[in-house]
This record gives sequence, structure tokens and C-alpha cells, in this order.
Amino acid sequence: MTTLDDRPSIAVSTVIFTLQPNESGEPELRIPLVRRIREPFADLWALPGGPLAQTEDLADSASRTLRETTGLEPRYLEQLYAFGDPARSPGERVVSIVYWALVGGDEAGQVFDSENVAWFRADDLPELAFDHNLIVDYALWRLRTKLEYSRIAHGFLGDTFTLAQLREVYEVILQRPIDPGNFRRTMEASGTVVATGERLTGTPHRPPQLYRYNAEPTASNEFDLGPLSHRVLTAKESA
Amino acid sequence: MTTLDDRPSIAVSTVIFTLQPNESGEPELRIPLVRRIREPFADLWALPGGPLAQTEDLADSASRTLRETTGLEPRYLEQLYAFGDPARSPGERVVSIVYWALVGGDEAGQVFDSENVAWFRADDLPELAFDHNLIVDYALWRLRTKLEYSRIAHGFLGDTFTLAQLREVYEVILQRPIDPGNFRRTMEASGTVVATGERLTGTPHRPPQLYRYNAEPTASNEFDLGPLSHRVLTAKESA
DNA sequence: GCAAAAGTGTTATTCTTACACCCATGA
DNA sequence: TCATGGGTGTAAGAATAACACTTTTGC
Repeated sequence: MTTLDDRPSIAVSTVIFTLQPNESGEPELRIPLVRRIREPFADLWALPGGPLAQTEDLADSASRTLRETTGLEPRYLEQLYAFGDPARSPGERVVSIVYWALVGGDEAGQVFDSENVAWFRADDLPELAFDHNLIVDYALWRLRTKLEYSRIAHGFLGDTFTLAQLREVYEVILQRPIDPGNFRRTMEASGTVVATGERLTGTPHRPPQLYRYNAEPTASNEFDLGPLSHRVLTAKESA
Repeated sequence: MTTLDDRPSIAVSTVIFTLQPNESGEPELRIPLVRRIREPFADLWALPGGPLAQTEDLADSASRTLRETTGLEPRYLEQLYAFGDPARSPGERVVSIVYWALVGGDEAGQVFDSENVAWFRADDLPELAFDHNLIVDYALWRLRTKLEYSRIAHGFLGDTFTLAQLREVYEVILQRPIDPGNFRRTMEASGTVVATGERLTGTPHRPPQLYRYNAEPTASNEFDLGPLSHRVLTAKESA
């Protein structure tokens, strides 16, 4: 018998990262998951996503999923990997093309859980559907690796931020302290950020300078996707 | 009407790199292409590949394509990217999952062109079918980038090689000279290669030490795919 | 012996890291 | 004025790069 099931189907899923303050006020790396309502893996948590529409671009599909799940626009979006093990989905063959995204902490803080969507600490997940635990592990590894040589950290923040806020992003994700002085010099020398001239007031102490992400590509910039760079959604383009 | 064409189909293609000596005896970076025999893009050259079989793993499909095209086994194989622009294939929606591979120069030297398979200089390609020019550009970028921080260069060589041969791989691909002394120290310190104790004789000058790739992961090793490392085919596993 | 590649030694320079110290503000 | 994070200075150590020099072979 010849049916639709004779060829593998395509799904697009997205690992959505954000930083949200916990009870103590310290930011934590979190991702939203959706509860599956049908077999296979009914009732387990899974990455948001769905089948690829016939005329939809892969990145658009990831972006739409992200919007439908969180109500937010991604500040950074990049393809992660295509997972196609024939045994990864019982019953039918599904190839999942997975994206990973960063969303700003400010907006994400307004998002609350619904019955079928919940935010989990990225390093403390339950058993997920399919091979989604492996996928999140890989996305986490890629986020940490890329944070060290690329300029994506601002994707967790708003349009303007202090260097202390930016440094905190690095410290939370890389899970180690970073020297404030050296961090400041490295960032300013790289041209990744530019001072806005304004200062953040209302702090208990000396008011810090506000910075903005510098979208201009600098010499130490082309570490991204090379010839595919235009396929990456940046904060500037999404605005 | 509901037909198979209502859902996107999946193809797996592979960019196969090798080093082959040109007329002057200097190695050149080359890739094999196949001539299309049907529309769309009939008669144009394209990357080897084909539809994903229902029960076949993605990497297996790439490996099979490589074997059918070149008669060789890959010494290195890694997923490159999934290309899914709805307009990239006129008439039907095709998502291509592309791999890139390295094959040893010794074996590849025995491969000769057939009517529908030819080897091209990687930096001097004709107009290719679909978006395959962009794909090769990206694969080239990834090869060059990865060569600088990873340990894949031995994939172009046989089981044993001299440091001069390994250095020549870097020089040809990165297109710049490398200091022999510093290269030796860097390689030996990284633990990437180990001396076999044997020497290559028959050279016009001082016989060089033969080295072998060290498959043992060292401290400076985990720059690869992180949690997905086991999904990369290495020379050791393919042997 | 000579040419040429193999292999070793040495130094200047740059990058990284650690940490001391001053500055500006709210309470 | 004091506590605290913002911001600057500086020096030790490591990694990189440039290049001189010695060794070993075939011819």
C-alpha cells in the first residue's frame, strides 16, 4: 500500500533560551516546553514545534513556533541540527530540524506558564519525549561554546544594558566568575558594544554607563555562519 | 487532491573533499560532482545525493552516496546544514540535509572520472544545480574554519604520514604558508599525532619520522560536536 | 661536499590573567 | 563617611610568531 507514510515527514522544533530570575532574584537559564497531548509520548514534556508547512521556510517555521509558544520574537535564531535516527519516533519516521533561539529576559519575564506550556531550568530537565533530552544537551553545549567566541549574549537582554548585566549573562551561562575589569576591556576592544552616553540611574551606587549592541560587523566578527550569515536572524532584523 | 507532493520530501547530499595532485604535482582541493540527467537543472552538475530512504539514518545515507559516487569510505563525515528554502527546487518542495566528508588522497587518486561523475577544483566551480554553489561555499568555509581549531586534517591522508605532509594539507586548504618548526611543536604538544617509530625512506634528503593520528581524545579535543560527538564518523570507526 | 628537508633552540611580541586601586553615588 | 559596584592601571605568565641554527640523508 502506498500512503503518505512511505516517505519520512519533517518537523521543526526550537530550543528557546531565556534568562529569568529565580526566587532569590538570580537569573537562571530556562527553556519552555510543551506537554504532549497525544501518542507517542503522551503527557511527557517536549520541545515546541510541529510539522513543516509545504510553503514555509525552515527558519520561519521555527520563528512561528516560538511566537505561538511564548508570544515573543526571537532576538537570535540559528539552526542547530537535523535529527533523523529512524528509531527516534516510534511508529512513523520523522526527521526533526531543530533551531535554537534567544529571547530577551525583559519580555520573557512577562510570560507565565499555561496548562500546556511550562518553563524549566535548562540544566534540570525531566525525562522528555523522543530524543529531546539529547537535543537540549546539544543546544546547551552549542550555546556555551558559541558564547565564548561569538557575540550573541546581548540576545538575552534588552536594547540597552550595562556591562555588568552583560557580564552576568556570561557568568550564568558559563557558570564561572569573570573578572569585571578584563571583561570591560575585552568587550570595548572587540567593538561588540558601544556606549549610548546615557547612564542607568536609581542604582544604590555609582551609576553605570548604558551600552547598545553594535550590529556593524567588525574584524573579529565573521565567526558566525560564514556564507550563511544572512540566514541568521539578529535582534536588529527582528525589530 | 491529496498526493505525496503535499508534504516536503527529504534529500541527503554530500560535499566530498579530497586532495589530488594537479599537473605540477601540487595537491589541490577537489570535490566530485554528478551530472543531472533529468529536470530540473538537467545537464548541470550537482552534489551527489538522493532521496532519504524510509529506514535509513541520515549519516548512513550520506555515507552510501559517497560510496556509490567514489567507491571510497569517508575518513571524516559530519552534518553540514539543512537547506529548506521553499523556492530552492522548482516544482516540488525538497529539504536537503547536507553532509561534508573527507576522503584520503591516496585512495582518491585512483578514482577517475566517468561520464556522469567529475572532480572539480573546489574554488573554481561552474554554475551548479539548485543552491549547490552556496552549499559548497558554506562547506568550504566550514572546512577551513574547523581545520584551524579541530583535528581533522589527517582525514585527507593515509594511516601514516609525515609532519610535512600534514602541514601541506593545512597550507593548501588555508592557502598560506605555515612555519615548519612551530607546526611540529604545536602538533606534538596537542597530542593529535604520535610517532610510529618508523621513517619514510627513499626521500632525496633526511628521512622523516612517520606519524599516526591519535584517536584518544585529549584535553584540547572536545571542540567537536559536544554531546553529538559519537555521531561523527572518524577514520578509526570506519576502518 | 653540497643541497635540501628534518628537526631544535631562542627570542620578541602579543594575549591572557590576576589583582591592586581609585571613583562616584545613595543611604 | 561608608559601603559598594563602576571603572582604570599594571605586571606576571602563557601562547604565538619569527627566524637562526644544527642534523641527516641522496646525489
